[in-house]
Amino acid sequence: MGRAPCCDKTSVKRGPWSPEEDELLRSYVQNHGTGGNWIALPHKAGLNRCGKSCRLRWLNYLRPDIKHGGYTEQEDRIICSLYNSIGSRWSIIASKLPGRTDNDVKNYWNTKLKKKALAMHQQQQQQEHSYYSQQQHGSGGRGRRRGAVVSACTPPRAPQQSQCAYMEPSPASASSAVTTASAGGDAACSFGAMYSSPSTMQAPALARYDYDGAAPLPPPPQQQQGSALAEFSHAQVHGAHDGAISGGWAAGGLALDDMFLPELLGVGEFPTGDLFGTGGFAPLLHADRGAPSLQELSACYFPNVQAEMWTAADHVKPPAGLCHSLT
DNA sequence: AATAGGATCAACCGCCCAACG
DNA sequence: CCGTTGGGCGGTTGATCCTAT
Repeated sequence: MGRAPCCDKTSVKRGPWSPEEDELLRSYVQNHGTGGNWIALPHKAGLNRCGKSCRLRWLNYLRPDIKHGGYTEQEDRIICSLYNSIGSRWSIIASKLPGRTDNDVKNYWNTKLKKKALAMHQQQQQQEHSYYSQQQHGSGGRGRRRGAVVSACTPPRAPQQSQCAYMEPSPASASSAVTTASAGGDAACSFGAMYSSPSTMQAPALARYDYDGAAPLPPPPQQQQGSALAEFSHAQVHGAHDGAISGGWAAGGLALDDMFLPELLGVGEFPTGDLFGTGGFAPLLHADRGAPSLQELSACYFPNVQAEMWTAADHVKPPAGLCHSLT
């Protein structure tokens, strides 16, 4: 037996709201609040509408602080970065954008941003393909794929993983497991990476990891113009033995530029400003001691989830001063 | 001017989950 | 512990607008 519907759909009005209905709902909520009961609200407000419909109308349209359209570049970045990290959890994404609703963000992604991202992804793939095939021919073509681009979000290992979100959150983190950003996933990955930080907007590729341990290739010419940030070789990723921790960030390809995960996981925030500039990762990545491993970085930002991400033997403590300099 | 096809977005649907009795 | 209820969420639909032919 299914659930009883929240209201009798045959007797309530459906479809677009009239200005009169809007006014009734607006004035009632402003004067009385929702009373914590949307189901009873329409009757009290004199509306012949389903309670859920009233709630939706208020939240998505009538609320006083709602913004419609006119998305800024900054908002695009936030949406793409978060979609890249957590998938289509629009309510969470919208909560990071004041005045935006989940419905609005969802529509914006589905109708505009996804296409934009897809186009960028294809363009990026073309560039990568032409660059690396050139390199292979030039160097004798050892035939081993290497220098996978993190921002392309398709890891060379862990084929069983989803295309975009590779990380299982800790129980203390977001309410449910991070799910695949399937449709448009690659696009989101690409776009998320490309929009990862203000300093790299003109120069897409952020970091490359080299999983076969060979010396990484230099970045393509176009990328050299920008902040070529870090090249994580296999050796630097402790414990990333051929997908042994494929569910973890390193093998799975967590985008380092994800500036929102810490906050979502409730363990604080990344430093504000340019993550890859002087205030961000850059000094660490180029410090004398060598680049910190992903695991070391994670130990700073995700101390509580480390145990779940790596095997006990791999558990590392961050180098002295690293966490402090990050936070 | 008429029409078709695409784009946009408000609204609905159905499911999940927490609260409560 | 279990069933019921309402709130919240993401996916989908359909009406309307826009643009190209």
